[in-house]
Amino acid sequence: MQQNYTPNAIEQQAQDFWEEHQSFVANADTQRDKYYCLAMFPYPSGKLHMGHVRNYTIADVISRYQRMLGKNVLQPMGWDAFGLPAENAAVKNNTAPAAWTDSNIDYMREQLKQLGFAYDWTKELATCKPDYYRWEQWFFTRLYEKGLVYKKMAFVNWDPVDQTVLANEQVIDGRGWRSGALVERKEIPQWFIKITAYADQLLEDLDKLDDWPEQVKTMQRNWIGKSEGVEMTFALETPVADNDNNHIEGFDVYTTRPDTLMGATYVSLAAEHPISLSLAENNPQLQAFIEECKTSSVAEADMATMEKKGVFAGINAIHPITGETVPVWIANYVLMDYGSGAVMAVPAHDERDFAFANKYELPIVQVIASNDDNDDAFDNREWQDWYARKGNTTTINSGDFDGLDFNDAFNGIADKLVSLSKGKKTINYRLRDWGVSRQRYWGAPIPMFNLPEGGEIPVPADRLPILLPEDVEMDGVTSPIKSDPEWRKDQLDGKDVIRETDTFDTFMESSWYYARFTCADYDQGMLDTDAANYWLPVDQYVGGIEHAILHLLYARFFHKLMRDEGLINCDEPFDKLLCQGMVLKDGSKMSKSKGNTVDPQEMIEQYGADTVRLFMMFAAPPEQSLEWSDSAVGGAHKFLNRLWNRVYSHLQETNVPALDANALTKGQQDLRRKLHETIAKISDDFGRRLTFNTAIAAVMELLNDLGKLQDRDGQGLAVEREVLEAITVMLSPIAPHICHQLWQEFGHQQAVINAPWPVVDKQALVKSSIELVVQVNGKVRGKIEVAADASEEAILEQAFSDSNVVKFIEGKEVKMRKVIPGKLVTIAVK
RNA sequence: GCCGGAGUGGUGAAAUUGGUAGACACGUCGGAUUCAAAAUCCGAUGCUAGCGAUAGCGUGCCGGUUCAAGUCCGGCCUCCGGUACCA
Repeated sequence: MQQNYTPNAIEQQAQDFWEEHQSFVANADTQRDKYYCLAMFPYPSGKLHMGHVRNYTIADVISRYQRMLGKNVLQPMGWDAFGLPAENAAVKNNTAPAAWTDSNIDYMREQLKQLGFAYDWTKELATCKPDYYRWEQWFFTRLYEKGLVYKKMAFVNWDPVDQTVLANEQVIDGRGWRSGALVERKEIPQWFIKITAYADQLLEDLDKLDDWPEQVKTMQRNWIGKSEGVEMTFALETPVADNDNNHIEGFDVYTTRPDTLMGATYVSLAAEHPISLSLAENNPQLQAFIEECKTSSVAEADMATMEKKGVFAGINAIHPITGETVPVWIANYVLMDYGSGAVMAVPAHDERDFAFANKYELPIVQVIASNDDNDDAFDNREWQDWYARKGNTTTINSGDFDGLDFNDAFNGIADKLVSLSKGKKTINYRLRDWGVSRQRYWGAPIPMFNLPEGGEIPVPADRLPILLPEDVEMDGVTSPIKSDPEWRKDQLDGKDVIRETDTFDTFMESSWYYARFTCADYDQGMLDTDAANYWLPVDQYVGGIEHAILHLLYARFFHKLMRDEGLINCDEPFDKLLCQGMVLKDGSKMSKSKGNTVDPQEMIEQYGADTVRLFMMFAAPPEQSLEWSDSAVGGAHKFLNRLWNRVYSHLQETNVPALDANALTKGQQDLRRKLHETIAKISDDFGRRLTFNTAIAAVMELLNDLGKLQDRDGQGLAVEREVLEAITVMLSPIAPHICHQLWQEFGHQQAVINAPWPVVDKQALVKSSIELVVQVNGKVRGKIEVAADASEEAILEQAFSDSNVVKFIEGKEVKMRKVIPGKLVTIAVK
């Protein structure tokens, strides 16, 4: 064995070994338990960043651990290759997105290989390749045929100077990022997939996901936002005529709080509501306001925080129960996309309505009161602090509905509306259908033909894929397939048709890649059902918490769509989910757009991959965000050096006897107990807790204890060998290269990746005495050493005779004494 | 705005089911080794008082439950993520 630890040479040798032996190629084998471990695949932005290293190391540790438990492990890797940054980079570097993306993939693939991840590279895929996106196009046409796809008008951010659609990210303080022009909302036709048809399934199946973080399930539940309420109609006092000269008699509103209906003192309509548009035709002031409402980005955060404004529409509506008139307002915070584009306003019990009512001097009527006389929220505070609440309240000022609690008021008013034929109970979702149209180039073309006589049909299966041309020039504004007048021209059955020039949202590709990995080369269909059903669901999915809602919800949705297409037979794609925290630098997410990334390459070169992996796992538990610091990496390297040196000096000993557990000194027994406690802890940390930082700390403690071993002769060396070999195996998922080498140095024929996981020797764990803490009034006042099988009386007697404990109980009345077995003795005095 | 998190020494963190707050590291200080340095090894290290034993204080802030609270409950503050076209 060489005396010095030389990471670069060792890592190359280990990687060559795995490559040569195809160690991580996984084949379906129904005789073996499978384990599919997946990390969210990267966007090929150029280089790996620390977030990638963290993500992929976590998944690799889990994969390698499960392999050592004997599972048939699949861990694939691929590229989420379509997306906006490639277009920007192509313009900047005067290249094409395809060429830029391919070269990034080549570079990043090498980086991943340098980090020694146990990937099955035979299953690599890139979503920008036709053999991937052709199946996505096919699947979309299938969804169309099933009625799950439709086209409708929807808003986008429009840059009026560049005459282009902008992503939310490209809108900065309400202005286009290049032109600086005020962004407008513009309505254009777009394709949608009916995720709302699966809202209930997506909600209910969350309950099956026992191994998902509670916070992610909560976020998804809230996002889906199922609510029970009432839909009702407000009639207009005077009907208005729409563009086609049809009379509009009224409008619908939805509320989850019908119990407050008697406090509705005005109603608000969206600027784009047909009534608003109709009234604006003869009202220049209204027209101007509607125009003003268009100058805002479509991002929800912008809409929700902008100043709430409105104008009186000049007409009244009729309250559906009282028959009284209420003024109709046009307000910028009511959105036509959501619900019916109209809301009732109850200013006494809604903060936003209250602010609006105050601003425009609209009436405020309190209709619920607290039953609790001491409840200052209702009785002592100002109006604006009166929030609607559902418990322990009584309706007031509500005519026939006075004196009711929430449920009775809800039902009473709902029933009344039904009897008047003016409303009904309804279930509503916050979730909206998934708009998949993008007016960009670098994405999968939407496989639809527009017909000259109007309407459209899906591209027939035998005409797929619709290829995206890769050799293009980007002007930075318009998609090359939109600016090329020829690309869109096509024929179907001898008739001219026009191809759709929009491309898919890139969330489409990332919604099913995990399934395609099971059969990446399959060319007879979207999925090879046998392979997919063997490997799915993914046993462990690992990725950033920033994907908690969108990506994970779309992937769950796609999974159910594929199930209903007969491609797979399980209900959910990801059995266990680990959401890693973000790697932050200077307090915010490391990202290319913020320019605060740290390139791991330099560290790999300086210290080797094992050090980088060890440091990332040691720095913080996986689910916590991690503030990057350049220091402390050296500490991880120092530890690997120490381990190497310890093994080296051990292997200089020529006479290491076989272990005889019955012939150990006290010190040797103590070390051996520590070893087996450590095996138990690390197995739990790797298998259940997924806390790699504490597993590493336990290995460090063990190595520290080994260094303190006094009786190093004879059986001492046997224990030392047992400890060092166990450390080598247990550390191998985290630092696989050095452990691969050390395992060979111990003289094993098999590689460490094929070594079995160490087993706890229960005999080694037995202790003769234990230390207990003695608390007086909750404060630690002493420590006592007692026999492991000591009786409660004996323990108490010893506790009461501890000299420091005596100082705190002398002359005082003992109110309580208690032994918490194995932990402490607690005494309360007065 | 709304939804979901986080906040513990100089720093990263640990405390798994309400039971010894600060394991394991980084850094700093002291020592050994060395001609010297690097590397390595050993020791100390929450704050305050004390030679020490020990005591008081201490987990973002205010309050509560409990023999016992970083952990549970109520109310705040700050920061982070998401907010449907960044991925």
